[in-house]
Amino acid sequence: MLWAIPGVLLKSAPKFGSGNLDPLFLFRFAMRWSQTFIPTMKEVPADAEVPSHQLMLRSGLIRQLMAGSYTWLPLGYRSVRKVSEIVRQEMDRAGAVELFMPALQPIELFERTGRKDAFGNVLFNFEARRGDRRQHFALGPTHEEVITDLISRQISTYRQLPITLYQIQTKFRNEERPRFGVLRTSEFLMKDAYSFGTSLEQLNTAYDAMYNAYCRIFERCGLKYLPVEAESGPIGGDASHEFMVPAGNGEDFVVHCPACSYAANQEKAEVGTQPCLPAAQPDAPAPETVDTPEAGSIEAVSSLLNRAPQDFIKTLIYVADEQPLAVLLRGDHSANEGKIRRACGATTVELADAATIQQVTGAPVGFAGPVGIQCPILVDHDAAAVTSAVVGANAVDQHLIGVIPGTHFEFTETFDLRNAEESDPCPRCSRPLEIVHGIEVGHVFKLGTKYSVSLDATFIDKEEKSHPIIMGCYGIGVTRVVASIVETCHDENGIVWPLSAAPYSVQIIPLNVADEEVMKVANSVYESLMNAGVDVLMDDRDQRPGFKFKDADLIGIPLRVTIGGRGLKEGITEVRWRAEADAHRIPVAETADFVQQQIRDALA
RNA sequence: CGGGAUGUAGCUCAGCUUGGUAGAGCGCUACGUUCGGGACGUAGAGGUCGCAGGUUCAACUCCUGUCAUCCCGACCA
Repeated sequence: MLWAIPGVLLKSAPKFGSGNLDPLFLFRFAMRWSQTFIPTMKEVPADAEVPSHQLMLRSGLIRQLMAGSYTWLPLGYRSVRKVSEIVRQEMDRAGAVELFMPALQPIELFERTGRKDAFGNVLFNFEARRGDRRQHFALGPTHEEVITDLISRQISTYRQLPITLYQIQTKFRNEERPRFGVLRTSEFLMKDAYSFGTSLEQLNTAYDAMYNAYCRIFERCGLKYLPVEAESGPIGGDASHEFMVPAGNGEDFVVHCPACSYAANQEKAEVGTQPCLPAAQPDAPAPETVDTPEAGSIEAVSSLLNRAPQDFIKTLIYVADEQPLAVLLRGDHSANEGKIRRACGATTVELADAATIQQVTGAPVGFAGPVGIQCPILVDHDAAAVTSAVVGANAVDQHLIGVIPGTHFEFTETFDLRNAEESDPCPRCSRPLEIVHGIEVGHVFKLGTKYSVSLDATFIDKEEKSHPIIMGCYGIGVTRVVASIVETCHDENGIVWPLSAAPYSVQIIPLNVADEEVMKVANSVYESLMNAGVDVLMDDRDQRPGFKFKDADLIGIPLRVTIGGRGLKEGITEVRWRAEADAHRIPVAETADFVQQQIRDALA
């Protein structure tokens, strides 16, 4: 016999009453609606825009305290705990070990790794008085510093490695702009894991174990997800994947090839265009100068000259490690600063200010061009392929037309410098790429030695030589996973929870609480399921049937058991999956067993 | 941090242009009738109109400032 505990299967039924001393039974499985707190709303709150935010408010999962801070109400918190439990099980299965670290941290750790500055305003940090001193704290946005500090003190030899540790804990980030309800908040629940090893092989093994665990976690949560190649970003390192949930309201762009399943985020995604070095045409006529008064943008010049943006080469002036640099892109493309940074081998790249632009082009912003410019140029593959281009003339209110790359300005190499776009060729198979919106729910990276070096976390090998420990870090936004489920699993009537993450597995609806026979059957089914360890909610409110049906659809409990006088006359109850249109008509005496069998089949 | 919008009852909103006793629907309380897809009737409770100044005999309404929330953008290990 299997027993449904939130996300867990038990070998035997939990026992209740004074004899039950098992401290692991954290859940109270069963609940009567009249005794809990589920404030549903018929109307859509004015402040909520995206479906998950609207539905989570309406179904009584969350309430807002202020921008970016939400209370998890009883119903919502049950889902948070179910997802947490799935994460915990899969982390444990993958060999990771759970611990719990402080959210309150000394700022010095962030100073040592340089992340006080890297995070900037995103890091909550403040001083507090302790006796006659003032101490400076941070609220943990993540825990690389704390765990690496711990490991640096406790691990000294290769014999203690490898190890992967994780925790599930509240993280704090001062979001400049919290939005979309619980999808982007300044305080959120995250699972963060850190692997420590002596070699790249150990790192790769730990990384693969986490990657596979993530796939299992998101599958078990009933999410459609896409692992995508990602930049490792300011955290450093050389390899990472993001786990994205495709959703129209997702803030991230995923570049995806349906033909070969290449997937990457937009920062990372390569464009499959080939390098292009057009031969010089010595006989070609010189470019012609045209007046473009006050037209400094591609759109303005394009409509003025009646030429498509694809015929333009735009010249963006950057400052790369303090040196000016011109980047040439086709007019309809957008720059990718990460690619530019790698192409020129600089550590920092940012758009130049107006003074620098004036200096290298001799013109104000909006009229830069490659012909005669006073700085090095980097040319994108597609910019080089424009055969007769419109470019800025490096003179105010003037552009050049008929400019031929390789003839009117010279270069010896072309690069991939731009963001991939819909229909661009796939870098692997050259078929057209698609762009989908996604919600980032997980991220795995190979960190390397950034933190172990700056926090002095080393081990000695067999030859007693000291090396920095090689690290990986792996995050899952637990509360964001719950929001992503709601965002992607709903219909016009409300949430349609997957069984694994639903606040309750079963909802019993006695249609008339004043009817003794109805209540007798409802209580009997309720108690049978409760004793079987099924988490069941019974809507025992004295409300009309329509009212209860609407609320049931809204909160979206997967299995609904309807018990009414009409059915009882025929000796049946109705058992219906939220996701399905038709109800099973089940004899009263078999109802509890049938429900358990349905759950077992669904979990199998 | 730039741009835009909104703050009036628990929720969704009207009223403001043109200053003069604070409104509706839903929700809530009581009673009655209802009872298989958000019922109906009757009687109620509930608001310093975000806050602070100013103009005025008089401000929800006009002016100034401020705070909060939402949206777009920038930012986002």
